[in-house]
Amino acid sequence: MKRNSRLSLALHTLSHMAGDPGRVRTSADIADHAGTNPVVVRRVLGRLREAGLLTSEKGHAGGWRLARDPKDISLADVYLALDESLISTGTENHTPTCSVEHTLQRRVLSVMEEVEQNLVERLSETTISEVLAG
Amino acid sequence: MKRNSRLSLALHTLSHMAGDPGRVRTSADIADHAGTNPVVVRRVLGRLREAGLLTSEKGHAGGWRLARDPKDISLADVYLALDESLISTGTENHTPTCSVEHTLQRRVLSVMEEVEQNLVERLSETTISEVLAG
DNA sequence: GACGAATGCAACAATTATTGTTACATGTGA
DNA sequence: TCACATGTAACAATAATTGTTGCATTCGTC
Repeated sequence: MKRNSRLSLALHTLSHMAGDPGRVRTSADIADHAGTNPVVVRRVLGRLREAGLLTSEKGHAGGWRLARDPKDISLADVYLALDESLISTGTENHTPTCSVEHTLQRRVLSVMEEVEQNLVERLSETTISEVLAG
Repeated sequence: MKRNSRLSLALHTLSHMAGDPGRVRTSADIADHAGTNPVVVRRVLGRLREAGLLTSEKGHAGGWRLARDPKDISLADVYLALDESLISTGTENHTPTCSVEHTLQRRVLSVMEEVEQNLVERLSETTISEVLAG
């Protein structure tokens, strides 16, 4: 797998689950479908559980299940659960010497934050069940 | 410097240039301000030149200059010039075995492309001179 | 209660992407 | 011709992500 596959993995898994809610899936099953490793799956889905999108159960008949109706899970929920920050401009450690540079940094950052916020708003307009439905 | 600093470097440089258009700056000067390397600067600004945002001149009094009025340079211009694709979901090579997975991949991809397009539209609403003005 | 099967988690290895660096060719004006 | 700039390729260094192993824990079942 490549980079930034967390979001991809999360979306695919959630969409897949939305097709048959209530069914329990193990990390191993999901990993097989996604072509990756069970531990990686647990890593990513763990975030979604913390955000209340999934539940997991240990033990014999354990595994992962949707915590909500897929109609109530937006792409923004997933995005935020993963702490993604696609617009990040690198938060460089270079402390500027001249003050022009300093205010400039703040302005660029502020614009990017605004754009990111806009992105989240856009993501909140689409739900998992809509992705599934096409 | 950290990751995804290309966009940051480009925006800072363009904004800085917009404060005094017409002035020629060398890669070394820009690199000093940005806390990076002249070659890195040429790498990034080269993209902006290809996109028609900057011009560069070799030789004795050479260097970099804005190719347009900063009022006519949008953030989308910069973003697209750098071939950024922040929304990329990793374009995994995992060819799905089941057809459900296959159509799902296409749908997720399609949604993400739509979101990316939306992002670009949003970026096109802000210009470099607006960033400079705050 | 022991056992099998699942998650949870930590630590480490491997891979990949980005950035930094060096070296040199090329162009340009004085 | 020389100093100074970009252009570019090749390589090194760094950082981030992903993959892997190992083990503790929890839960159902025999």
